[in-house]
Amino acid sequence: MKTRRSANYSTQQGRLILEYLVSLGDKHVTVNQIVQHFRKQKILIGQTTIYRHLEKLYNSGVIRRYALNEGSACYQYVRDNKVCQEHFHLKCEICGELIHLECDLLDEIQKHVYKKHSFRINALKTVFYGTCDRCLKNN
Amino acid sequence: MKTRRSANYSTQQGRLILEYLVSLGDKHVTVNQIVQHFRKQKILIGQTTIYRHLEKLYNSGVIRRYALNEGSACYQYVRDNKVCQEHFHLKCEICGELIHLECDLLDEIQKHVYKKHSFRINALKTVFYGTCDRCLKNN
DNA sequence: TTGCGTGCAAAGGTTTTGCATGGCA
DNA sequence: TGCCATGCAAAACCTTTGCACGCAA
Repeated sequence: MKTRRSANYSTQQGRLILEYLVSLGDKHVTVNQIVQHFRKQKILIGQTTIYRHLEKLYNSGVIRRYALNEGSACYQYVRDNKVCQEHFHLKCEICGELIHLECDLLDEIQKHVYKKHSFRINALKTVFYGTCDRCLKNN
Repeated sequence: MKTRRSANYSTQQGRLILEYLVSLGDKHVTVNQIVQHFRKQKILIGQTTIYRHLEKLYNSGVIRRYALNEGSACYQYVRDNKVCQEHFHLKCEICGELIHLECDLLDEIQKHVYKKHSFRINALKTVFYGTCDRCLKNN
């Protein structure tokens, strides 16, 4: 019985892409931003290749994927398989800014909703929509 | 000084679209499903028109929009214009069920995030993703 | 009569697929 | 040497825009 599929060769493109994602730390990038990044560096990596590597990395849990309400998906390296499970994101509906929310209250929310409502929240995929500080002031 | 934009005429297309969304209750649909629905009924409504109505309904809070991880957006009617302002929604990533979460915790969350993080959460547009009771047990 | 609403076609943007070639094991 | 990986181009999707005509107010 073969384990089948995906020998997963180590290639320069694959290494560079992962390296770049790691270097970004907590930041999210879109496919297009990755393309631009390598274009600036004069490193040629086809966008198809980028899509395919992101797909693999995503499936194996190395990176996370967010579906923003408009436009394209965002990817982010998983620094430490545990840490990032525990924060949410706020997205401003006006300026579009994405804010990382590190806060103990959210732990409580997750526990509460699990215990009282039998629902296990996936913090990675959950995004709070609303209005950010700056936009509140400007209105 | 004009209030400008959008007289919001009442048109047959607009009525039919809203009526259809209402008839679906809690269920959500994609734009494509709406197009198909009217096509089957031999009712001609251009997809552009559907997009424009959904946009308006979404902006005025009459319907909710979800960004699914793959593919296109989903829309759902907000059953009761007041009630749903005051609670969050949980959406199961596995079976797709949408759960209305009535819980005092919500108030706390909103207040906390506003006071400590200067962000005003829009409960209407915020959806918690995760796994529901039933699907937890089945796995 | 005014100007928003509608449909069609085309454009825009993101992601996927087909195929010949290149490169890792 | 056998296959997977890569790049390019094209296709496939989803959504938005431009424009002429229709229709509600």
